[in-house]
Amino acid sequence: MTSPLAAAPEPERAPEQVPIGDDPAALGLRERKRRATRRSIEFAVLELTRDHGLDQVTVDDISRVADISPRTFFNYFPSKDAALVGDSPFMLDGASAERFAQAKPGGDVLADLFALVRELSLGVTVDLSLHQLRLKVMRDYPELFAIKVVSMRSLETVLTEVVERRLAADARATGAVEPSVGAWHSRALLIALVSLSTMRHAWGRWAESDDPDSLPSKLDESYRELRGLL
Amino acid sequence: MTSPLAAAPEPERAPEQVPIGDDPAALGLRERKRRATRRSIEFAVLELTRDHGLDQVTVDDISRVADISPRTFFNYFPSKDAALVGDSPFMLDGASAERFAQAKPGGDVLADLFALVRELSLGVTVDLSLHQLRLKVMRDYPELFAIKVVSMRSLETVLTEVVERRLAADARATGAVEPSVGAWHSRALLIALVSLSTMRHAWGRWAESDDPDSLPSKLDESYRELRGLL
DNA sequence: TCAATTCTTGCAGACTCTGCAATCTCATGT
DNA sequence: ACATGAGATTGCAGAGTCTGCAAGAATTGA
Repeated sequence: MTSPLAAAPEPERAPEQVPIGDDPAALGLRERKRRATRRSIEFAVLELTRDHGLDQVTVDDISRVADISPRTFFNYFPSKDAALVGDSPFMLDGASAERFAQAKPGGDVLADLFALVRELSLGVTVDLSLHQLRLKVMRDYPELFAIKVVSMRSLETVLTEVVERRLAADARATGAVEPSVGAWHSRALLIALVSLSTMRHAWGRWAESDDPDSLPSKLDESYRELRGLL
Repeated sequence: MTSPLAAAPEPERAPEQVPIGDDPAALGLRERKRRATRRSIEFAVLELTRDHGLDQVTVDDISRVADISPRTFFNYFPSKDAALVGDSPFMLDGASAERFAQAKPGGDVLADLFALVRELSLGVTVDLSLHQLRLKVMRDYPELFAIKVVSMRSLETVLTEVVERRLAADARATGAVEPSVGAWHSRALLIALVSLSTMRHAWGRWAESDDPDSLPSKLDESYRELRGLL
């Protein structure tokens, strides 16, 4: 990268929509600035990628456009890729996880897990114009998709763990003794992986289509389709 | 990395087992050297990682141990990670794919796809001592796992595409018209993803256990477990 | 043995990312 | 309002990855 990529103006960035009923200045100035900077970096990297191509964009360019020092970039994101793909839209919170793990035995584990995941996706607040831009870029560069998947890998571990606990609780309750301990783990892993596939499927269809259909509804569709498969 | 990590001797590298009935010197000298170099690099990076830790290993170290120049390293692998995780054990070959895509309509697509994947895994010739070492290292550094997954991402595209063709052929044959074209794609993607989950599951269990049980048999187990789930 | 092809290597250079220390900005209590 | 501390930004130096290029070495096939 030698071209300086002039510190361009920023046209199409819609002002961030603040969720209704969300305290506007409840957060201190510090926090507000932080968020603004983060957003600005995310826009910068996406706009540059869209306009100049993925491998033409350097951290220096991004910093120039986002109006921060290159060093500061790395205070916000651990890598260039991280800024490109953003946070995972699925974050497991402890309470729901606990509820799932200790649900009454005998239920359909896959269905319950799915409900859990669906719940997660409800909590997502997307910055619309940022999200649109990100989807556009990801459509242009499918390899980013893989990075996104990696960023969701931690979820695999978490889900497996929670499913395993659920299976153990179930077995303890019904008194049915599974063949071996390893069998639970194997089962839990498979269940987690299948769920992740479904999330991945829903996410993919969400990303592909431009309709603003919410992620949860895509998830429902995917789940139905999964059930139809089997 | 400043420490030179002495160009150590190589103890535990078992000589590569040549599959029976495989011409020993049917390949020219050139090709044989190339393979030896590749193998030597793979061993080097794995041994160094095992002995000194993942982020302590540099390309310079690897090259020193493998006895090549750092520049040559990149003639063999596009990145350090690539050398670490090795090739994907699943490579789709055109002929089997074609057979699958044009199988007689009405069959169980998921089952057929699974058989296809199973077939792929049969073709894998593993260099045993290299494989053992790699599994050990991957167990120590689960993040490598994610990289491995990424390296299999291309398979997702290929599988989806082939499933889509199969679904199209099926529909054409039975005359049943699906609601929309997009529906096929969605369905194909889901099927591919679920299959990949199963492969991933089988692979994970293969990697976790030390038993030399072949990958195909693990695949069978995983498939059975999947069916039991639904 | 000659010539074509394919590999290896060194070198220069762009780029990513980290630790450190100086400096600056926001938050908080008095 | 002001002092003080916690948190952020920045520049700099340095290690490490990876690429293009061109010269030189090895293998192949005739």
